[in-house]
Amino acid sequence: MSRNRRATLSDVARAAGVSPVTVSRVIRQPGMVSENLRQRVSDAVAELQYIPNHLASALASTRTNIVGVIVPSLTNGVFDDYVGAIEDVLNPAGFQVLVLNVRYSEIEEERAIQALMGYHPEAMIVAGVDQTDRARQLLKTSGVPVVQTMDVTDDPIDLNIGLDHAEAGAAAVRYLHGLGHTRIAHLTARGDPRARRRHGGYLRQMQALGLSTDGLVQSLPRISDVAMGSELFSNILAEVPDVTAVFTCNDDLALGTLFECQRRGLRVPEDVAIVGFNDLDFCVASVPPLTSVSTERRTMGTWAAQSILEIIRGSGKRPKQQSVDVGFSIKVRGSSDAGPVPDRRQKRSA
Amino acid sequence: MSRNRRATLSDVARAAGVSPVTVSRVIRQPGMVSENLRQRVSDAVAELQYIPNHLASALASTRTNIVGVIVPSLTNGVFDDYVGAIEDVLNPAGFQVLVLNVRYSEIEEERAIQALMGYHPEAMIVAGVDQTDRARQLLKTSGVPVVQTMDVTDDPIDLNIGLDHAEAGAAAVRYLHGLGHTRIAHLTARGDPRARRRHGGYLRQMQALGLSTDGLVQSLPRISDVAMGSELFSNILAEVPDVTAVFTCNDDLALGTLFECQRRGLRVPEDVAIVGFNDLDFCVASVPPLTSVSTERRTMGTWAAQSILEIIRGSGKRPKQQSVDVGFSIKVRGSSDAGPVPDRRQKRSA
DNA sequence: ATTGCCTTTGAAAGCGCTATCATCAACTCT
DNA sequence: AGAGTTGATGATAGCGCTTTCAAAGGCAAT
Repeated sequence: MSRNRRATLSDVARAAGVSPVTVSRVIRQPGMVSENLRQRVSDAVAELQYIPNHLASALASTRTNIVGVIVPSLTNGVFDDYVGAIEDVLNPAGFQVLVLNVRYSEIEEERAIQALMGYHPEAMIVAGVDQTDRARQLLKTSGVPVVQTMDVTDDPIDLNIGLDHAEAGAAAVRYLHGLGHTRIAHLTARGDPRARRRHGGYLRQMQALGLSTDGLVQSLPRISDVAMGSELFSNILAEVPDVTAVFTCNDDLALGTLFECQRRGLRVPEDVAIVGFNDLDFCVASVPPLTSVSTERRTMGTWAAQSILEIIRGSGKRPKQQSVDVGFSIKVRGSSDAGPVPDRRQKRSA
Repeated sequence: MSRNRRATLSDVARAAGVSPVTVSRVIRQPGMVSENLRQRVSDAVAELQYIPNHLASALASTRTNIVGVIVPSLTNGVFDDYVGAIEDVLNPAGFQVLVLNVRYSEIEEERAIQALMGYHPEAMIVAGVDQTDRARQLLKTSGVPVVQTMDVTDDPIDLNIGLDHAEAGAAAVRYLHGLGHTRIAHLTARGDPRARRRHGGYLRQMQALGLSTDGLVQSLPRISDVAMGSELFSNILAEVPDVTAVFTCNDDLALGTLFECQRRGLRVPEDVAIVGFNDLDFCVASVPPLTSVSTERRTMGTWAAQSILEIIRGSGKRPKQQSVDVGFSIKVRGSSDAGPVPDRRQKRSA
């Protein structure tokens, strides 16, 4: 736990008997240094346990190799693939991805963007298209490439890849309606703007189909979890006992609904059909497996990262496409579609 | 998307007609500047949209206000509360928490530590006690406070708070044995070291009780998910059809086991008792709710962050306690203990 | 030999900020 | 009234690195 100051470039240079520039070159562009010196410097680096001071290096070179990523949440499985995809592209290219979680708060998002700007990232990736005016302003004036993901907009800050959540919500309703359902409930939690848009799509589509939504929408102003799904669905049942289908704003609520059905002896999908959103891993595993609207999270992350690389590498050239709608797909499973009846009550195998 | 370079301290100073130092003071210690100038400078800051260059500021002051946090995963709900707790303490104190996810890889962890060191964090918080030698070395020579969390060790790098996972595994076994179970299975995934330790505790305790573990342990070398729980439990059933209890290394596998039981018509807990690990939110919501070993994740995060603050603020003084074992508790629920039989088959409420 | 052109190394300047010390005015106290 | 004190501002140096640009040596071509 030595509190002696850490070795600097100059320390290494002194130890190796060369000038500081040479040490810098050994680290950044080893090809420029003769075999002989390169070895001597490397030894000194190892011996002194030298780690370049990124702050100084970035300040001097005006290249930080940082890409800032803002996510609204880390809780809900949704942003793992996404962030993972971004890192898989950017890390090998020599960039450090700095992820800040803003917990679904616009104020925190603004703060986070400002904080990140202080580190002079070479690009920014933000989730959603609903930044505050000030946040938009910060991003725009930053002068670096900005990618908005997860949602689509007519007025992107810069680049944009996502999907139309209103359309996805509407599609879920159409799907259930196509199955013959008319009393279709919607459960939603303290929504991020995208969940609200899905809700809007649900409402619009229900109306377009001439279906009533009275008593069929339940929400609570906190971050969702599985138990909330049970609670919200219970509320629905209290108001509309003969509800036959539920579309939830995410898979946690869908799973909670499924559990509530199990608890009450309601058969899924025969008595109640369930459609979730996000298609998290547990959807395939539950009994019955959950139908869910699947989104291209990895695709969005990868595209965002690659576009950024192109721009930075291509010295400012913009990619041909500024905006991409990656769409969505409904993964139909047993929670909405009984299908060719499998023998569900199979007994202990052995 | 102006590519003009961003405003600097000097730009602001020029605009406000003061010296650069004064601008710096308005930002860092406004009390030192007269009302009059303070206002003029603030206006200039706003007009030029000045954001301090953190790199330059940190370099000059040798205070980065950064605390580095290494987590092995963001996927599994486990690290949210933990990171959240750390941020809740450190952000208000003016620190930026930099979280790096190393995806359960020792090599990535080493890289991440090295990368973070380049930013000269004022403290480091790492999950687990199983860093590579080089990683330990890096952390030790960094000269900053280091907290190892989530696990306990006799040989901490610096500070340490966690729990004894072997003991937790053993306790789960003792609990199930106390319920009368003797054929107790264990499911585990590509383990982080803590999962392996829980496994070790399971084995040791089974042996101590004189119970066989033949065919009762199943694992797969990938990151776990709910479906894997179903798969592993199926494997157990194939080998030991009359298994009566399952202890899993995490809640995902527990939930997968529960689903597999539902699929096969096995009653939980009458036919199969299930005990998970971590006590994630869905444990209370499932049918039946899942018994799980609960860990003090928020406590660990809070303690780590507060200890760091004490050390930094207290100019190097170490807290009285260097090592803390926060223990664990078994949250007993319906998946292991039928309890006073509730009417599970309640019909549709209305 | 002389010119020219690489290749390898180093000297100097400066990235944007803060720490330190100096300056100067305004004020208190004896 | 003179010395000492306080408070507000600025000049200067330097954090650790990279980016020029210059220097020095080696070599081939004239």
